[in-house]
Amino acid sequence: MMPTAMAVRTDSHALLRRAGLRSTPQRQTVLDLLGDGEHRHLTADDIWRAASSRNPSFNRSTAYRVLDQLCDAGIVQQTRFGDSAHFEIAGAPERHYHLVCRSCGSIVNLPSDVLADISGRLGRQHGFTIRSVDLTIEGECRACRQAVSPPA
Amino acid sequence: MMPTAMAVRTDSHALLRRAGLRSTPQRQTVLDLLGDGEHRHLTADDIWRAASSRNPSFNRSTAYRVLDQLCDAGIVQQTRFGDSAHFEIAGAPERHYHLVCRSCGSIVNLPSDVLADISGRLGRQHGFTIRSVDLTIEGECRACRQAVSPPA
DNA sequence: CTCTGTGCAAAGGATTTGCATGTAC
DNA sequence: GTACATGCAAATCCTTTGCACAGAG
Repeated sequence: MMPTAMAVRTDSHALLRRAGLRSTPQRQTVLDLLGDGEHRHLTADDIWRAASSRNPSFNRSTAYRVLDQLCDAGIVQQTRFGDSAHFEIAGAPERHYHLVCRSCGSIVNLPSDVLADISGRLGRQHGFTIRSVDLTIEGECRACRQAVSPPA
Repeated sequence: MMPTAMAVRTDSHALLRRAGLRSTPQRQTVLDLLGDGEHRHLTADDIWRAASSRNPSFNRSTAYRVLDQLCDAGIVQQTRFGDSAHFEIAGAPERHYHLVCRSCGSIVNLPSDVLADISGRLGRQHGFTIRSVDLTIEGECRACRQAVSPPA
């Protein structure tokens, strides 16, 4: 009998407790939404809207607060694309980077190793203790490029 | 004779005309401010404040509009650090990147070649036409690190 | 029971917009 | 003279905050 739902809930719960955070339904919802399907990149507002549909009283400021806490706890990572911040589950021990299509907004995650030694070297070279590395490459994906300039 | 001031004005003027933009005092001011001293990173508000001191009626929305146009024209490049957008003259044929101190806000420009082939390879690999590459590394500079945790 | 989290409503800051006037070309 | 740029003021969008109540541990 349905171990899945239970498992998911338990996972979020354990994840939160391990990070020293109280396990509330709101926090679990945010984690569930971000963890849903592969690797999702959502804005605070996306998350709030999705959460609202599950629980109509879910407040927008709670979404912001929870995301902020999850970032502090290192469970979630935040990136700024274009106009607003996007959030996603902080993957592997290392962060990863983004390739963003300006037309359709599709996002490809890039493995963290592309910058592995470069960022370390730069930090050392300039006496910086590195806290975050953001690499965002914007452009147009193949599909959009073809849509804009179709084969004559 | 003071060729310098004239030269600067003429440069901004020519730059604008070449880009197909009308040469207005406001646009020239913005370009002058950004071009002043090496490579400066200013927020739209920084620019507005500086421009205001030259011409008190310089409007904040004009600063935003001008920056937007200059970015479209490729004369200026925009980067988002933390909460607000920063602008600077779009340098060399290639862009460059930033190392930002979270405590004091100091910014170190990194040479563009650090990512030279990496970004190209990633674009090809994913079928993307690259339009911009942003690499921002945040952390703490040596001075701030020592200020926070002084030698016991 | 105590401390923290949440809902609500209002504040805050950055950026954009509509419109009448001013100005580059 | 005409089309575009600017000043001004209000609007909008994203995000944060203060406070009273609800809920986790």
